[in-house]
Amino acid sequence: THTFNILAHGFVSRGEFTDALSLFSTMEGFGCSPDTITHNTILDGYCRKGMLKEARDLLVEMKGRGLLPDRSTYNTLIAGYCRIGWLKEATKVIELMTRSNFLPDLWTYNMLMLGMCREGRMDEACRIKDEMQKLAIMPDVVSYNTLIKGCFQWRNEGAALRMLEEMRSKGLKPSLVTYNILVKQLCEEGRMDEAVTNLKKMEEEFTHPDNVTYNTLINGYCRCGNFGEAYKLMDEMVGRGLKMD
RNA sequence: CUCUUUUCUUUG
Repeated sequence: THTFNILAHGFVSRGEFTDALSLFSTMEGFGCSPDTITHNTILDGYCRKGMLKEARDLLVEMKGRGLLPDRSTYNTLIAGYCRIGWLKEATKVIELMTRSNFLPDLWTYNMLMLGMCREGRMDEACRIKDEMQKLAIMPDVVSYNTLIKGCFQWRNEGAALRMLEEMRSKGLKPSLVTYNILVKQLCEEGRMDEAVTNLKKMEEEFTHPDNVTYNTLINGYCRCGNFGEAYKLMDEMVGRGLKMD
């Protein structure tokens, strides 16, 4: 079953969803019965294809087979609804989860905040952050990255920087992703010099730029027609052992 | 850091 779960995940993450589905019957043929993880994986596959109805059916089906949904089952569904912007439905699943004796966790809240940010409901997203703290679920780097990106996206640079400060004050170190968000924002504003300065700052904090960092910067230079600098960065990235993609 | 499932960053 472990083996097939790995296969199922492989299919789902590559978008080969029908292959994942057929695994269900194939497994039985080998005497391996699909477990909760198998179902969670397929469930995620449906969600990623936007087939939420089918996902719900699968949830019913797994219960019918005597398999108990776990946190991940519910979180997967919630992620699915957040992805397509159905926050109302996502909230309903949270209620369902709670009734099944699973309290929403860090992941649940992070996904909800992401959903809110995408819809431009930044005030509510921030309120969720405060709420979870009251419940002793501490926001992590992902939480803050989500909020910071949201603030930038909706043109609230001040709030974004305050979030960054708050994160630091809580002893959370900005991650590579955090820096990539900052770099992207500076590029969008055409502040290329500061973006490059950020590269140095990263190094000082022992966070090494990756492909995303460089691609972001290169895109920034290209957008303002500075192809010379763009080429320089390409050289720099291969010099660092990064492979251009 | 023996990574089977759910959340954050680029090109989109």
